[in-house]
Amino acid sequence: MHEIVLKLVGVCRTAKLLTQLHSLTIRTGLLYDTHLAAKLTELYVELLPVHNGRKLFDEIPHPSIYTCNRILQRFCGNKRYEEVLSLFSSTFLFEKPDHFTLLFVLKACSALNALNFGKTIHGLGKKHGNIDSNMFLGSGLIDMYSKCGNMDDALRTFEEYSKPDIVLWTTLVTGYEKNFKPDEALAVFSGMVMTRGVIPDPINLVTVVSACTQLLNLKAGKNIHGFLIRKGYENPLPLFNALLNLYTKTGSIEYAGSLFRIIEEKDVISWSCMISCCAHNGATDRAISLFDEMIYKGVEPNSVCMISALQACEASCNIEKGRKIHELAFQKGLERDILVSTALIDMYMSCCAPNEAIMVFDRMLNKDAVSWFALLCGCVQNGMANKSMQIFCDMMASDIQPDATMMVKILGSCSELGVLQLTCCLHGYVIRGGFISNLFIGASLIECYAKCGSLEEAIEVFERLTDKDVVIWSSMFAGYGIHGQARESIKLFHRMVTDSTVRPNKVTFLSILAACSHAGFVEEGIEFFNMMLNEYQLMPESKHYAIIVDLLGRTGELDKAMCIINQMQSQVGPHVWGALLSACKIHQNAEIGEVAARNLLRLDPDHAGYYILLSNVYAVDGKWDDAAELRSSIKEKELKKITGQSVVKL
DNA sequence: TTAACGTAAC
Repeated sequence: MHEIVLKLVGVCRTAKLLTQLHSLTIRTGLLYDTHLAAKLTELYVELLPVHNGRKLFDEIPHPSIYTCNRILQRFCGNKRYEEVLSLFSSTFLFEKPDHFTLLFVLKACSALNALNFGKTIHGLGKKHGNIDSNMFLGSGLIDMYSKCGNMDDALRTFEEYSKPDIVLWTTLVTGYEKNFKPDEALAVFSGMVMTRGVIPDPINLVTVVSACTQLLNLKAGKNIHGFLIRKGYENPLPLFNALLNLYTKTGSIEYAGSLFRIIEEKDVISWSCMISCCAHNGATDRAISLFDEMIYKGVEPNSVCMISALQACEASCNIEKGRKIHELAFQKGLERDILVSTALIDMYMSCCAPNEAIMVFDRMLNKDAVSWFALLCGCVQNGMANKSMQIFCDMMASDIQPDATMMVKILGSCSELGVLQLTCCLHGYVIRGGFISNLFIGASLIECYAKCGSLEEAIEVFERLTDKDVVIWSSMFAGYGIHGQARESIKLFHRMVTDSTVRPNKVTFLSILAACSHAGFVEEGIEFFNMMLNEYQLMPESKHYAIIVDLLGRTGELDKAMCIINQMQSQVGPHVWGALLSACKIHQNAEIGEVAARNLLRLDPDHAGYYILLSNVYAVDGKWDDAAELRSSIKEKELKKITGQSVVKL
């Protein structure tokens, strides 16, 4: 009977048969056989991951260490780490564990981040035997310390071994790499090769290449590439993939391409890396054709691969292909992956199809902060300020806490909407969320209040901020500028220069110049422009010139404005010519006006506003024929002037 | 019975 049951247990592969065998052993009293009970327990752990194999294990009268180890090993394999620790604690309280036992328990400690438990195991190992001679235990210990973020103890453990093997070295290098200490990882590796003369193997090099990738150290990676070619390792696919990843992250599309070509048996990771490399380095069409080629060759795409292909569609605004990949992801059941869905949202949003993005979002079963952020940013990007505000509220209602970046985005939408109450509300969130001293958010709040019409609130936010940086000061200058208070803006500028160590930058001067322009402070504006050039040695950009031209234009100094434009070292942008053209209209100078208009139309031939400005110049100068001709060419081109709008809710 | 490695979203 015993023999038969044991044989049946040996071939048992279903949970149903297992429970039948179990009751049989109970009825016949065979469960008291240690060997049989151990076999049954192992089967329980293997076949019924949710079943508590412990219960049966506890019924075994005298389990051997071997049986215990087998159970621990199976628990580890099923990621039931807490049960590993609990089984160990109850069984080995008085028993002496062997090296195998400790190894499985260490694995559980690593996974559970149980540093103190791990330290106890370390002590136990030392007490019970000579762990120094056991490399397996050594790598387990180093791995445990590394995964718990304790590299000091990892190194100390490593140093207890006088002749570490390649695995031990790799474990230490990996520890540094995984703890974001790539410099140390490379230092250990170099010590291993140069001082100790250990020859690296492909697995070791994978970690080293990962460290190079963290450092974006292309040169070291290329050396490893050369080394492995000289060595002629067999099938180092993971290493090839790691190198591909390095080339991808460093934007070395040429190296990636030539490596990719020589990989004989590419797996989905190799394809994903190459697709991602092309998608992020301007070769979007190639990325998409690589994806098609991969599908054609029968390689099963995973979510990572889908995401890379979707990014290629996003970068090239290829919505048609994006939709096809969406369909494929749906068929493969990959749309359920939160990362794929988020990539789909990004893709549709970048392709100006916010409604399709919203549909993807609505279908998502689980939404995390990133997916909400993608949706919110996309709506902002597509000019849907109202919708983005609604999304923000829905997100808060779903108990997702916004982070600082998200707050900056939503404040941007809010300032576009110009609704003061909303700004006050968001200000409340900023305070409750503990973001009040965040300078990025502070600058957004100042801008937001200023644009919503409440300069007082903007000033209050400004004054409360300690450690104001140049952005905060500049935001406040701009705030005054929006409200036409150039005098205050200038006063504040002098306060910044005298009371703080903050040095103005180009944006600072842009804000000040805009304030001067808005209030018609011609002399002061020109003074600041000169200060920027001479005192701070900042090279003005096209935007600064546009304001200066505008200011000179107001006083009718068109020749001087023209002269400044001719001396510009940076490229003359449309705003500069636009400012000149407006001035020409006011001062009825068709000659310079025409120069400005021709340049404008050269830069942006489809801008209806420029045609209208030019026709106005002709009209005030009495050149009615020219004006009429221009107006009809606008009609021919079917250009429409977009009417300017600005809203402030009171 | 036992140890080390690779890809993705903001």
